[in-house]
Amino acid sequence: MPRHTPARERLLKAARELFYAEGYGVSIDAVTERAKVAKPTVYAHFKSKDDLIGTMLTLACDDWFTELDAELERRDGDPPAQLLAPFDLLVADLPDPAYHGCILVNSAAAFLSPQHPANHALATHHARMLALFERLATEAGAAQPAGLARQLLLLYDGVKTRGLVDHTGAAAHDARTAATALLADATKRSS
Amino acid sequence: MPRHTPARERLLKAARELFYAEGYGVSIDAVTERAKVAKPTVYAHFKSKDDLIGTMLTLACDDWFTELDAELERRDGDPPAQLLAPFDLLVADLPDPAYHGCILVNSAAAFLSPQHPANHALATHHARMLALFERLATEAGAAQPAGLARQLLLLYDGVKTRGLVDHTGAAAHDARTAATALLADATKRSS
DNA sequence: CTGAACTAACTGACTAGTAAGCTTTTGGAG
DNA sequence: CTCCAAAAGCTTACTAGTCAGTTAGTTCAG
Repeated sequence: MPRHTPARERLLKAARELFYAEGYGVSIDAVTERAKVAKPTVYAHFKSKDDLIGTMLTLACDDWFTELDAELERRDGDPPAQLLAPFDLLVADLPDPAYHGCILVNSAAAFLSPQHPANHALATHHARMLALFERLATEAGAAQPAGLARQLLLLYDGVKTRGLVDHTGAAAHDARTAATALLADATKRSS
Repeated sequence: MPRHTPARERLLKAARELFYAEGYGVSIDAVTERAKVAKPTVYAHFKSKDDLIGTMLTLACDDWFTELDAELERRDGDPPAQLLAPFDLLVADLPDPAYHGCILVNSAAAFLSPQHPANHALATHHARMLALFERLATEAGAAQPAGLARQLLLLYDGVKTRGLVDHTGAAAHDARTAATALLADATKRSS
């Protein structure tokens, strides 16, 4: 099973675009057509459709953290601003009319079986976001960084759900406001 | 198209149970088998599978508000406690191992086309929850009830997403804690 | 007798995944 | 620079199953 080839990259890109835009009912044939790849090539690179989806989701998660890390770098030395970085990225994403929620959340909602790779991908994403929020909350001086992190994760997920039906981008602003208030509350009680 | 018959009720109940437990890939044949209803009867009552799903989602939303209204009644005269009622209901629901998120959110994530009834159902649910939160926030003395309502809605949606992968029920407690903090913050600035 | 539901079979389209054989690309050895 | 073999990908066709939705004729109760 080849690991890094142009066809594989094109498949993952097409899968991500199609599944994100039209949902997980999209057929493998549609993906191969978009990727300009022959169908047997799919099964030379991936064990199954679910395997392709799982791999694609892992990459999508990695891409998000690459983007987020770059933003954190820009706010180096300012932990409170860093805590808001994920919400600022969402503020930028949501107004796009092509925004259809989070590809990771949508996949977990579409594949309810706990064994499906989509559930593992979302659980991993949550764990990584929680760890990041907790580290930044500690650096920002929160009294209970773990608790604040879990609250921020709720806002983070909530934005993506409301982004499914509310295309004004207002949800991301609301989350930013709420995150600011929760952080202020957590640091106030800390001093 | 008959409107209220036993077969119709059984179909809606079976559809709700199956689509919630196994996702929207479940076939009409599986639904008819569970409902003990013949397949042509489905199309005597509903225009299509999507129509059945849309009708079922509307009923699910109504059922939630029936349950919620009863809880609000029990807390009559205590607006701050009433604001927390939705979160308390979620606290009770999430630890169930059969909890697989919110049937409305899951449907909207599975059917991304804006024309699909699932999107309309979720938008309606959000509008109703927002209106309720705003009324209770006003009665609880929040400075900006509309803003607080939108923040609480984010927590409400966030819980359901985290409930997809985290089966401990902790998410609902976190949301309750965050909602309490946001409410305190909003009423403090009001006085 | 009317309407609701039933049985059973069917259409037509779509689906994931596989098989067999041919063509292109690529990278190292002479 | 050239040649060659292996890897990667292609085309075409196929299996075997599933699915939404329909048709026609039957049963049964009020």
